[in-house]
Amino acid sequence: MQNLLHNLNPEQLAAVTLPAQSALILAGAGSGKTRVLTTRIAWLIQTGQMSPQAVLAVTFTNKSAKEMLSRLSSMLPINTRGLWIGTFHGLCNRLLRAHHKDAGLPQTFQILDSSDQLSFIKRLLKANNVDDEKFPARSVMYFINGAKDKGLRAAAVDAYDDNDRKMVALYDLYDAQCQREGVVDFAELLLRTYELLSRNQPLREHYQARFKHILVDEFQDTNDLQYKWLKLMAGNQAAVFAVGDDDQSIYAFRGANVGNMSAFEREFQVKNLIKLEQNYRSHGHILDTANALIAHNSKRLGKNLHTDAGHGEPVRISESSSDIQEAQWIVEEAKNLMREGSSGSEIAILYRSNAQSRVLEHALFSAGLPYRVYGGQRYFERAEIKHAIAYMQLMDNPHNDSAFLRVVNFPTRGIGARSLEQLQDAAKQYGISLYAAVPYVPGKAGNSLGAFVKLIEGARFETQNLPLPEMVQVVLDLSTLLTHYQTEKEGADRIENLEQLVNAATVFVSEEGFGQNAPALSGPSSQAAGLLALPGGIEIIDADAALPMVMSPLSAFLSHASLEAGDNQAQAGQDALQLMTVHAAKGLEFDAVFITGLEEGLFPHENSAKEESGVEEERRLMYVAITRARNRLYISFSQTRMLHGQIRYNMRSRFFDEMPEESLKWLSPKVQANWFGNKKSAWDEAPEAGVNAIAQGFSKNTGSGWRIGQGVSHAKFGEGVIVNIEGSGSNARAHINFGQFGMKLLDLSIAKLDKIAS
DNA sequence: ATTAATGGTTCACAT
DNA sequence: AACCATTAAT
Repeated sequence: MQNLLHNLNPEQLAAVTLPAQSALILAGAGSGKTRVLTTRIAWLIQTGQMSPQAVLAVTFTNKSAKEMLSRLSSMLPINTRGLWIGTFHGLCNRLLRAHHKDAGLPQTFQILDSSDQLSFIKRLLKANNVDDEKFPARSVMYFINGAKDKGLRAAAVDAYDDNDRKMVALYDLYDAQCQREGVVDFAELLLRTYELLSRNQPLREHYQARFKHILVDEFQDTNDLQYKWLKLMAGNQAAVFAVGDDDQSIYAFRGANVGNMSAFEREFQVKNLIKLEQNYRSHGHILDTANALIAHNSKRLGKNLHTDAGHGEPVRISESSSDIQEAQWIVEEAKNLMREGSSGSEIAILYRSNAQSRVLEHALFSAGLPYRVYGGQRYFERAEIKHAIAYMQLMDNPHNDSAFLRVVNFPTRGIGARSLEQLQDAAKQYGISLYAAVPYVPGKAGNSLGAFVKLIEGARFETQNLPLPEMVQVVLDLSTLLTHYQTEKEGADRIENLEQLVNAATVFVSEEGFGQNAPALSGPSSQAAGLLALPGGIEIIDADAALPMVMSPLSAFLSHASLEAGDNQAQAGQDALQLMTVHAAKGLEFDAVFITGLEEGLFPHENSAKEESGVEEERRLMYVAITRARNRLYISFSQTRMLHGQIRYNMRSRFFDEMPEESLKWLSPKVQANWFGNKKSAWDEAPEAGVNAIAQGFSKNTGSGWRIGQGVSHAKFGEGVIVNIEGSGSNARAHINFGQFGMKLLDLSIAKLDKIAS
């Protein structure tokens, strides 16, 4: 006990030992937030104030849920498997499996990840002859998810014009189709659980009585639905312990609402608001930089981080002439760090968008530096894995039409567009799934389709008593996926990935506790699942925390594949540089951090520039990036960058003007505003900005010194870069990127432009 | 029915 | 530059 609270600072101690009332903890970056959360749970249990069953702890990522569990198990001698600690989505999945009947779902319902959802919608639009010019699948998806994130069904959405009304109608169609196929998307997991508990009083009261303490991590990232979900779970009794940092709210794009923090304070009558402002992570210059930057945001709850650590190293800034050169510079600096004794896994390379990783990976690979990419294309998103999963999905739930279409003719078995058309007509006519419609297709097409159905049925029969890993192996063989990729030229990697799937299944079985005597799910074992007798003779089978209680190993594994896309399978444990987006880096820390691509249009991203709130979110994102670093921070930008196969010319990010000069060290000469003259700029000295660049238009100039890539200054629009020139001589007009002012087309003989460097 | 070729689109972030 | 979807050729 003394040990538990040992080494906490006064604010942390106060937070951990608060009475059982709702509380809001404003925890700055690096202030020991996870420590406070886990110690709070351990303290409540150890002092006997609550039993382990009474805790519900919610996080956003599987990573942080795992982190909490492992820290807890080192603090307490209890089996953490029984604890309700997980992501919103993971917990909802469990609840829905256990109460699938009440929720109106098949026990084997399957979860659509975002790419599944998109193709599902494309199929839906096609089947209903919707003009996909007017209603692109992406915007339909955005509309549906946006509504669900607010907790709204189609009937509850306000539509003000024809376009909206059509969207609402599509939303309704979409939900109906999901229901027919037995599939749910991410947002549906939450919405369905919310509806289940609001409708079902005994169930609601059961869980409300059970969870005396609800703890929420990253509270600033909750959306409206998640907030309502928490209110429902809490009822009138639970103490909600919310930990968050408004300065790190970076998920508005998927519905997060920072306003939930003040709403929580008001609606839960929070008397205990504690600020954790002591930073234990970063050196002074790094923290000063972060503080100065975030001070440019207007809407803040107010909080300033301080540290006892010294100033440390200044923040190093580097300018490059191309993205390739930027990557080269990072390789060199990383090598230096490692030569000085840094471990590669303590060095992170961060970027705004996944597309940037390619160039970095290329440079690292050529230099022979081991690296690991997080996010991007993940293991379970690879085509061959999706195929294998689709076979298993069909075995578990044959009405999943997406899975059916994915593999009905892969590997090819003579089922073409024509046969499928017949099948789809039959399915529509009888209102049934494609799988169920197969018997209604006559002739040759019907025969090949029938053979496919037999294949699935056979696989299900042969694997019904096998442990999961062996089941996967059999599916790989029977589906002929392995033999198919053996005959393909570049199939070696794919075969390796497929064989990894058997491994993944083995690991999953041992981690999630699906031992050889896992319940066979011929009906949940009432003893294992904790049968509860409630007054009035109602029995509730509690969705106890461990997965084996509520679903079969196969269903669980398929959920896992959707919910936990699987970090890139790169060998964990290897000492590799860490590559990821800034979003993916939230919650992590490293000795050294590189933040790349600090350019107008990229960071802040151009799509965010339209509204001030967008730029403020980008600034918070940069704040998150900076505060990941303990000792060393590098920030880089480049004059040119390849995008969509074309060279783009960008100006350096406005964020440089918002960071304190005294904490920065410019490695390449800083280009002054309106600087021009005889001294050559880095640009002039760097013709290697590519042979490509020259080929693609550098030769295009007007003969008067204007050329693509030339930096210019304009009285009204400020600084910009010429990105294209049309015409010549006195007719020459230039497309100029003025960053904040956007793209302008100016007549070179009329507009008053000055040349500047970069 | 399957493959090769073409052309339009996209890369912002993610449970 | 890479990806997908549709079209043309086998």
